[in-house]
Amino acid sequence: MDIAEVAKASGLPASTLRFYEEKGLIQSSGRSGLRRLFSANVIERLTLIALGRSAGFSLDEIGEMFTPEGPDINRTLLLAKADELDRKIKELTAMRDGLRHAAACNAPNHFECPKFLRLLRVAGKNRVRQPNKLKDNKLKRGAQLT
Amino acid sequence: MDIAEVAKASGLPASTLRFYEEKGLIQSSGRSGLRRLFSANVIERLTLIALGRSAGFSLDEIGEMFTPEGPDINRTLLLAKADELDRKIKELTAMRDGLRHAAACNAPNHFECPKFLRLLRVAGKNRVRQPNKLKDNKLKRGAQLT
DNA sequence: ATACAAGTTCAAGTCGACTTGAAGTCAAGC
DNA sequence: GCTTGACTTCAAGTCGACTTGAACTTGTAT
Repeated sequence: MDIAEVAKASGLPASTLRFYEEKGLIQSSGRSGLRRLFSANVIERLTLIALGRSAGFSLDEIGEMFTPEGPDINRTLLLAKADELDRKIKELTAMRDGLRHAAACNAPNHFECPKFLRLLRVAGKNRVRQPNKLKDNKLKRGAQLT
Repeated sequence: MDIAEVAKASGLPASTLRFYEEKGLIQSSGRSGLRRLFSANVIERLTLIALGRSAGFSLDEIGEMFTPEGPDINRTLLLAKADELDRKIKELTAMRDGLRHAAACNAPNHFECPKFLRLLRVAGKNRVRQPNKLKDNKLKRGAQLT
Protein backbone atom coordinates (compact mmCIF):
# COMPACT_ATOMS: atom_id res chain seq x y z
CA MET A 1 0.00 0.00 0.00
CA ASP A 2 1.23 3.51 -0.51
CA ILE A 3 1.08 6.15 2.17
CA ALA A 4 -2.25 7.55 1.03
CA GLU A 5 -3.93 4.18 1.38
CA VAL A 6 -2.54 3.73 4.85
CA ALA A 7 -3.66 7.22 5.71
CA LYS A 8 -7.16 6.50 4.54
CA ALA A 9 -7.33 3.12 6.22
CA SER A 10 -6.00 4.39 9.52
CA GLY A 11 -7.54 7.82 9.51
CA LEU A 12 -4.16 9.38 10.20
CA PRO A 13 -2.59 12.05 8.03
CA ALA A 14 0.44 11.07 5.99
CA SER A 15 2.56 13.46 7.99
CA THR A 16 1.79 11.49 11.12
CA LEU A 17 2.72 8.25 9.43
CA ARG A 18 6.09 9.67 8.41
CA PHE A 19 6.55 10.98 11.89
CA TYR A 20 5.77 7.58 13.39
CA GLU A 21 8.17 5.91 11.03
CA GLU A 22 10.89 8.32 11.99
CA LYS A 23 10.21 7.53 15.64
CA GLY A 24 10.48 3.84 14.85
CA LEU A 25 6.88 3.02 15.71
CA ILE A 26 6.08 1.66 12.30
CA GLN A 27 8.18 0.76 9.33
CA SER A 28 7.74 0.89 5.62
CA SER A 29 8.50 -2.33 3.84
CA GLY A 30 10.32 -0.65 0.98
CA ARG A 31 10.27 2.09 -1.57
CA SER A 32 9.02 2.57 -5.08
CA GLY A 33 11.33 5.32 -6.16
CA LEU A 34 11.14 7.73 -3.28
CA ARG A 35 7.71 6.63 -2.18
CA ARG A 36 7.19 4.46 0.82
CA LEU A 37 5.48 1.12 0.50
CA PHE A 38 3.72 -0.34 3.50
CA SER A 39 2.60 -3.87 4.09
CA ALA A 40 -0.96 -4.36 5.28
CA ASN A 41 0.00 -5.25 8.84
CA VAL A 42 1.03 -1.69 9.49
CA ILE A 43 -2.67 -1.10 10.03
CA GLU A 44 -2.71 -3.44 12.98
CA ARG A 45 0.33 -1.74 14.32
CA LEU A 46 -1.32 1.65 14.00
CA THR A 47 -4.42 0.36 15.70
CA LEU A 48 -2.30 -0.83 18.57
CA ILE A 49 -0.62 2.55 18.73
CA ALA A 50 -3.97 4.33 18.80
CA LEU A 51 -5.04 2.02 21.56
CA GLY A 52 -1.93 2.78 23.53
CA ARG A 53 -2.36 6.50 23.08
CA SER A 54 -5.92 6.46 24.23
CA ALA A 55 -4.92 4.46 27.27
CA GLY A 56 -2.56 7.28 28.11
CA PHE A 57 0.77 5.91 26.93
CA SER A 58 3.26 8.29 25.41
CA LEU A 59 4.71 7.43 22.03
CA ASP A 60 7.98 6.53 23.67
CA GLU A 61 6.27 4.14 26.03
CA ILE A 62 4.46 2.56 23.13
CA GLY A 63 7.78 2.20 21.39
CA GLU A 64 9.10 0.26 24.36
CA MET A 65 6.14 -2.08 24.29
CA PHE A 66 6.82 -3.49 20.90
CA THR A 67 9.42 -6.08 21.72
CA PRO A 68 12.49 -6.07 19.48
CA GLU A 69 11.14 -8.73 17.16
CA GLY A 70 7.52 -8.67 16.16
CA PRO A 71 4.77 -6.48 17.49
CA ASP A 72 4.36 -8.19 20.79
CA ILE A 73 3.57 -6.66 24.08
CA ASN A 74 5.29 -6.02 27.36
CA ARG A 75 2.88 -7.53 29.87
CA THR A 76 4.41 -5.95 32.92
CA LEU A 77 4.10 -2.50 31.45
CA LEU A 78 0.53 -3.26 30.49
CA LEU A 79 -0.43 -4.29 33.97
CA ALA A 80 1.33 -1.32 35.49
CA LYS A 81 -0.62 0.95 33.21
CA ALA A 82 -3.84 -0.81 34.11
CA ASP A 83 -3.16 -0.10 37.77
CA GLU A 84 -2.42 3.47 36.93
CA LEU A 85 -5.72 3.71 35.11
CA ASP A 86 -7.42 2.27 38.14
CA ARG A 87 -6.10 5.08 40.27
CA LYS A 88 -7.03 7.69 37.74
CA ILE A 89 -10.53 6.29 37.49
CA LYS A 90 -10.98 6.61 41.22
CA GLU A 91 -9.77 10.16 41.17
CA LEU A 92 -11.93 11.16 38.28
CA THR A 93 -14.93 9.59 39.93
CA ALA A 94 -14.40 11.62 43.08
CA MET A 95 -13.83 14.65 40.94
CA ARG A 96 -17.03 14.16 39.03
CA ASP A 97 -19.05 13.74 42.19
CA GLY A 98 -17.35 16.79 43.59
CA LEU A 99 -18.17 18.89 40.57
CA ARG A 100 -21.81 17.85 40.70
CA HIS A 101 -21.88 18.66 44.35
CA ALA A 102 -20.23 22.03 43.86
CA ALA A 103 -22.81 22.91 41.23
CA ALA A 104 -25.68 21.98 43.53
CA CYS A 105 -24.42 23.12 46.90
CA ASN A 106 -25.22 26.61 47.96
CA ALA A 107 -22.97 27.07 50.88
CA PRO A 108 -21.90 30.70 50.75
CA ASN A 109 -18.35 29.53 50.42
CA HIS A 110 -17.36 26.10 49.23
CA PHE A 111 -14.57 26.02 51.74
CA GLU A 112 -17.13 25.64 54.49
CA CYS A 113 -18.63 22.54 52.97
CA PRO A 114 -17.14 19.27 54.18
CA LYS A 115 -17.98 17.43 50.98
CA PHE A 116 -16.14 20.01 48.99
CA LEU A 117 -13.16 19.82 51.29
CA ARG A 118 -12.98 16.10 50.87
CA LEU A 119 -12.96 16.62 47.15
CA LEU A 120 -10.05 18.98 47.43
CA ARG A 121 -8.03 16.36 49.22
CA VAL A 122 -8.61 13.93 46.40
CA ALA A 123 -7.81 16.55 43.81
CA GLY A 124 -4.54 17.28 45.49
CA LYS A 125 -3.22 13.82 44.71
CA ASN A 126 -3.92 14.19 41.08
CA ARG A 127 -1.24 16.71 40.18
CA VAL A 128 -0.72 17.61 36.57
CA ARG A 129 2.58 18.32 34.90
CA GLN A 130 5.26 19.97 36.82
CA PRO A 131 8.47 17.94 36.94
CA ASN A 132 10.33 19.71 34.23
CA LYS A 133 13.61 19.94 35.98
CA LEU A 134 14.66 16.34 36.46
CA LYS A 135 15.89 16.03 32.98
CA ASP A 136 19.11 14.07 32.81
CA ASN A 137 18.07 12.63 36.09
CA LYS A 138 17.82 9.05 34.93
CA LEU A 139 15.18 7.68 37.25
CA LYS A 140 12.15 9.34 35.70
CA ARG A 141 10.71 6.16 34.22
CA GLY A 142 12.13 3.83 36.82
CA ALA A 143 10.77 5.73 39.77
CA GLN A 144 7.14 4.91 39.28
CA LEU A 145 7.81 1.21 39.38
CA THR A 146 9.37 1.19 42.83
CA MET B 1 1.82 37.58 52.56
CA ASP B 2 4.72 37.87 50.18
CA ILE B 3 5.17 35.60 47.23
CA ALA B 4 7.41 33.15 49.06
CA GLU B 5 4.79 32.53 51.71
CA VAL B 6 2.14 31.95 49.10
CA ALA B 7 4.51 29.64 47.30
CA LYS B 8 5.14 27.64 50.42
CA ALA B 9 1.48 27.53 51.41
CA SER B 10 0.29 26.50 47.98
CA GLY B 11 3.18 24.33 46.96
CA LEU B 12 3.53 26.25 43.72
CA PRO B 13 6.74 27.93 42.60
CA ALA B 14 6.79 31.72 42.60
CA SER B 15 7.17 31.69 38.83
CA THR B 16 3.83 29.95 38.55
CA LEU B 17 2.19 32.49 40.81
CA ARG B 18 3.45 35.34 38.65
CA PHE B 19 2.30 33.48 35.61
CA TYR B 20 -1.17 32.98 37.09
CA GLU B 21 -1.39 36.61 38.00
CA GLU B 22 -0.46 37.62 34.49
CA LYS B 23 -3.18 35.34 33.18
CA GLY B 24 -5.63 36.98 35.54
CA LEU B 25 -6.29 33.86 37.58
CA ILE B 26 -5.19 35.40 40.83
CA GLN B 27 -4.38 38.92 41.87
CA SER B 28 -1.95 40.51 44.25
CA SER B 29 -3.54 42.94 46.65
CA GLY B 30 -0.75 45.47 46.36
CA ARG B 31 2.96 46.05 46.35
CA SER B 32 5.61 46.80 48.86
CA GLY B 33 8.08 48.51 46.59
CA LEU B 34 8.28 46.16 43.69
CA ARG B 35 7.24 43.13 45.66
CA ARG B 36 3.81 41.68 45.41
CA LEU B 37 1.62 41.36 48.45
CA PHE B 38 -1.09 38.77 48.53
CA SER B 39 -4.05 38.50 50.81
CA ALA B 40 -4.69 35.17 52.44
CA ASN B 41 -7.68 34.28 50.29
CA VAL B 42 -5.42 33.80 47.31
CA ILE B 43 -4.77 30.38 48.82
CA GLU B 44 -8.40 29.41 48.40
CA ARG B 45 -8.28 30.68 44.90
CA LEU B 46 -5.21 28.60 44.16
CA THR B 47 -6.82 25.57 45.69
CA LEU B 48 -9.77 26.05 43.41
CA ILE B 49 -7.46 26.38 40.45
CA ALA B 50 -5.64 23.18 41.41
CA LEU B 51 -8.97 21.49 41.68
CA GLY B 52 -9.99 22.69 38.26
CA ARG B 53 -6.73 21.57 36.70
CA SER B 54 -6.97 18.12 38.15
CA ALA B 55 -10.51 17.83 36.88
CA GLY B 56 -9.13 18.51 33.44
CA PHE B 57 -9.95 22.17 32.93
CA SER B 58 -7.52 24.34 31.04
CA LEU B 59 -6.35 27.54 32.66
CA ASP B 60 -8.51 29.52 30.29
CA GLU B 61 -11.57 27.53 31.24
CA ILE B 62 -10.82 28.07 34.88
CA GLY B 63 -10.52 31.77 34.18
CA GLU B 64 -14.02 31.74 32.74
CA MET B 65 -15.38 30.06 35.81
CA PHE B 66 -14.55 32.81 38.18
CA THR B 67 -17.42 35.16 37.64
CA PRO B 68 -16.46 38.83 37.22
CA GLU B 69 -16.98 39.68 40.87
CA GLY B 70 -15.85 37.26 43.50
CA PRO B 71 -14.59 33.74 43.04
CA ASP B 72 -17.88 32.13 42.27
CA ILE B 73 -18.52 29.36 39.91
CA ASN B 74 -20.23 28.78 36.62
CA ARG B 75 -22.58 25.91 37.35
CA THR B 76 -23.37 25.04 33.77
CA LEU B 77 -19.73 24.66 32.94
CA LEU B 78 -19.26 22.54 36.04
CA LEU B 79 -22.03 20.16 35.11
CA ALA B 80 -20.84 19.92 31.55
CA LYS B 81 -17.40 18.98 32.81
CA ALA B 82 -18.91 16.43 35.14
CA ASP B 83 -20.61 14.78 32.19
CA GLU B 84 -17.39 14.83 30.30
CA LEU B 85 -15.66 13.14 33.19
CA ASP B 86 -18.39 10.54 33.19
CA ARG B 87 -17.61 9.66 29.64
CA LYS B 88 -13.91 9.57 30.25
CA ILE B 89 -14.40 7.32 33.24
CA LYS B 90 -16.31 4.84 31.13
CA GLU B 91 -13.63 4.83 28.51
CA LEU B 92 -10.82 4.42 30.96
CA THR B 93 -12.63 1.59 32.63
CA ALA B 94 -12.98 -0.26 29.37
CA MET B 95 -9.39 0.52 28.63
CA ARG B 96 -8.19 -0.82 31.95
CA ASP B 97 -10.13 -4.05 31.52
CA GLY B 98 -8.78 -4.29 28.03
CA LEU B 99 -5.21 -3.90 29.15
CA ARG B 100 -5.61 -6.54 31.81
CA HIS B 101 -7.11 -8.84 29.27
CA ALA B 102 -4.38 -8.16 26.74
CA ALA B 103 -1.77 -8.99 29.35
CA ALA B 104 -3.47 -12.27 30.22
CA CYS B 105 -4.74 -13.45 26.87
CA ASN B 106 -2.45 -15.63 24.84
CA ALA B 107 -4.15 -15.61 21.53
CA PRO B 108 -1.30 -15.70 19.00
CA ASN B 109 -2.53 -12.40 17.70
CA HIS B 110 -4.69 -10.03 19.65
CA PHE B 111 -6.61 -9.20 16.53
CA GLU B 112 -8.19 -12.61 16.64
CA CYS B 113 -9.56 -12.11 20.12
CA PRO B 114 -13.08 -10.72 20.30
CA LYS B 115 -12.54 -9.09 23.68
CA PHE B 116 -9.56 -7.24 22.36
CA LEU B 117 -11.47 -6.12 19.31
CA ARG B 118 -14.21 -4.73 21.46
CA LEU B 119 -11.61 -2.81 23.38
CA LEU B 120 -10.29 -1.34 20.18
CA ARG B 121 -13.70 -0.01 19.33
CA VAL B 122 -13.90 1.77 22.65
CA ALA B 123 -10.39 3.11 22.25
CA GLY B 124 -11.30 4.56 18.90
CA LYS B 125 -13.76 6.95 20.44
CA ASN B 126 -11.19 8.31 22.80
CA ARG B 127 -9.05 10.22 20.35
CA VAL B 128 -6.27 12.38 21.66
CA ARG B 129 -5.18 15.71 20.27
CA GLN B 130 -5.32 16.33 16.63
CA PRO B 131 -7.53 19.32 15.80
CA ASN B 132 -4.82 21.84 15.35
CA LYS B 133 -6.24 23.40 12.25
CA LEU B 134 -9.50 24.95 13.42
CA LYS B 135 -7.86 27.93 14.90
CA ASP B 136 -9.77 31.11 14.13
CA ASN B 137 -12.75 28.90 13.76
CA LYS B 138 -14.79 30.44 16.52
CA LEU B 139 -16.91 27.54 17.62
CA LYS B 140 -14.25 25.57 19.43
CA ARG B 141 -15.55 26.24 22.92
CA GLY B 142 -19.16 26.63 21.91
CA ALA B 143 -19.37 23.35 20.06
CA GLN B 144 -19.26 21.06 23.06
CA LEU B 145 -22.27 22.70 24.60
CA THR B 146 -24.64 22.08 21.71
C1' DA C 1 26.13 52.25 54.70
C1' DT C 2 26.55 48.20 52.46
C1' DA C 3 25.90 43.62 51.19
C1' DC C 4 22.98 40.29 49.58
C1' DA C 5 19.11 37.24 49.40
C1' DA C 6 14.93 37.62 47.50
C1' DG C 7 12.18 39.96 44.93
C1' DT C 8 11.13 42.00 40.00
C1' DT C 9 10.55 42.23 34.49
C1' DC C 10 10.74 40.49 29.93
C1' DA C 11 12.18 37.45 26.49
C1' DA C 12 13.13 33.06 25.30
C1' DG C 13 13.27 28.11 26.15
C1' DT C 14 11.03 23.38 27.11
C1' DC C 15 8.19 19.24 26.38
C1' DG C 16 5.33 16.01 23.46
C1' DA C 17 2.99 15.12 19.39
C1' DC C 18 2.42 16.58 15.53
C1' DT C 19 1.68 20.08 11.47
C1' DT C 20 3.18 23.24 8.02
C1' DG C 21 6.02 25.14 4.46
C1' DA C 22 9.43 25.32 1.06
C1' DA C 23 11.78 23.01 -2.29
C1' DG C 24 12.63 19.01 -4.73
C1' DT C 25 11.49 14.10 -7.20
C1' DC C 26 8.91 11.29 -10.05
C1' DA C 27 5.23 8.11 -12.38
C1' DA C 28 1.37 8.64 -15.25
C1' DG C 29 -1.75 10.84 -18.43
C1' DC C 30 -2.44 14.10 -22.29
C1' DG D 1 7.72 15.94 -23.87
C1' DC D 2 5.56 18.17 -20.41
C1' DT D 3 2.43 19.16 -16.88
C1' DT D 4 0.41 17.68 -12.77
C1' DG D 5 -0.38 15.89 -8.50
C1' DA D 6 1.14 12.80 -5.15
C1' DC D 7 4.88 11.88 -2.99
C1' DT D 8 9.60 13.12 -0.70
C1' DT D 9 12.98 15.63 2.82
C1' DC D 10 14.23 18.84 6.31
C1' DA D 11 13.63 22.70 9.09
C1' DA D 12 10.69 25.32 11.59
C1' DG D 13 6.23 26.33 13.71
C1' DT D 14 2.24 25.32 17.09
C1' DC D 15 -0.19 24.64 21.50
C1' DG D 16 -0.58 24.90 26.69
C1' DA D 17 1.51 25.52 30.94
C1' DC D 18 5.07 26.75 32.76
C1' DT D 19 10.36 27.40 33.61
C1' DT D 20 14.70 29.59 33.00
C1' DG D 21 18.01 33.23 32.37
C1' DA D 22 19.73 37.74 32.33
C1' DA D 23 19.69 42.09 34.10
C1' DC D 24 17.86 44.90 37.53
C1' DT D 25 15.73 46.73 42.21
C1' DT D 26 14.90 46.51 47.20
C1' DG D 27 13.86 45.25 52.12
C1' DT D 28 16.47 43.61 55.84
C1' DA D 29 20.41 42.29 58.56
C1' DT D 30 24.90 43.57 59.81
